[in-house]
Amino acid sequence: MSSTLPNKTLALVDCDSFYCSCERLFCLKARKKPVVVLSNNDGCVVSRSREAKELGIVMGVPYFKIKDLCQEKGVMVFSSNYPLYADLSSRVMRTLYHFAPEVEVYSIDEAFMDLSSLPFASAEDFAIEVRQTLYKEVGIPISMGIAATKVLTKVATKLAKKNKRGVFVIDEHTDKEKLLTHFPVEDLWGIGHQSALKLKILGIRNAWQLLNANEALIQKTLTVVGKRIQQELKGVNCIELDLEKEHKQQIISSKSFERSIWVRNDLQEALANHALRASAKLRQEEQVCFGLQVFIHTNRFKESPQYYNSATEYFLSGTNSPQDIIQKSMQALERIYKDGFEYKKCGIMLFDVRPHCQLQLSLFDQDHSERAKKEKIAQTLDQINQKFGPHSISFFACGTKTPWDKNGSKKSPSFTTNWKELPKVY
DNA sequence: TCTGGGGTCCTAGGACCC
DNA sequence: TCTGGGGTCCTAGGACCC
Repeated sequence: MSSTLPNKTLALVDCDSFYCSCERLFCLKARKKPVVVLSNNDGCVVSRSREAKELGIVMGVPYFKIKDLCQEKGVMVFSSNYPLYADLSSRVMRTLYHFAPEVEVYSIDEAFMDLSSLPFASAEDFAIEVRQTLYKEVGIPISMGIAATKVLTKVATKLAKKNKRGVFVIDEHTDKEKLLTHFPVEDLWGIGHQSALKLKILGIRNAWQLLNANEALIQKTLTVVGKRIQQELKGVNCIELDLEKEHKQQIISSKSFERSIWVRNDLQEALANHALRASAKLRQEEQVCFGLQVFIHTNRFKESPQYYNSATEYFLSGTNSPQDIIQKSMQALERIYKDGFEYKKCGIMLFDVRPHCQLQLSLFDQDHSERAKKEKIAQTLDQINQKFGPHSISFFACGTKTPWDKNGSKKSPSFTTNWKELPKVY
């Protein structure tokens, strides 16, 4: 935490309805219609075009609840196509680096930029240029907020989404009192449902009231997290730009099942697939892990008996071997599995993740030839799957049928990342 | 019938040590 | 038998984000 650098100028670039915008890029028909994109299992709405928002479709609503509305209003519905979004995201981010050297890629559709040292005359003109360039070169519309701190750029970006230019600047000429008095405290970045409730008890309902509240009281109520938000509202930088994202600290693979699982063997196979997938992510990042956690649970939306449990296993030395990770995950599952429940979801989390080069062998480590053999197997597995497509080769534990698995049925082709699915031009 | 998945950061409290 | 206080490290769980 630091407040040593006053007068910073930061920007937040936020892609508008990102997943929907990606779909529209390759589907002309979708440009003229309301669009929604669904979550992994076609479960919930995770992205909505402006027209879809206007129809009253809210973020996170289960698809089955709005299916009729979509048909009635001609809403185009897509399953999520993550490779497409990831590719377009990296194009957006690459373009941003042309405008400023200091860019923090915050999420798939957002980036912070440090504009402090840039020689532009008008922040607003700069933002408009970035916006036009992105639209021309990548085809993705964005909104941009410019202010002194991250929290204020988040506020500015929300306001930018509401005006026509898609740009909003908060600077020394801004009437902050007027602006923040109309900004509900629960809309602030970092203030979720629980924190908003606590603040309401204190009579704090808008951002201006939070800015002016007693600092000690805010820290006591919302810990240092709340204190930082308060300082940032005042224009004091407390949340630094993270320019070089450290390596990942954990890797998760989990998914709900299409149909409930009653049988132990099905759960084992589903989990083994997650273990395999997580280990592949680990190798892709050139990392190893020292532990894993397995979790299973029933459907919380049903009235049937509920069960949730998790179990942790550790490795004596770091590993990214699919065999090691599958084996330990099966051991963990054995410790928590109970018969007679209707399971809906399982998953695995790899933790204590470190770069492969930092690998230190344990005194009790399996001998080197064993380790080398496992590395060879993993390498071969990755090569084959890269060449012939995912799941070309797997482990016996992962099974061959995957009746519990569900794939989006409304998925668009991987236009930009798979040669076989390039868009056709007539 | 159908309700996402993948992350980070912070804190309280227990274990352990001196 | 009486029975301290301070420090560190680790972990589970909460809260939040996109």
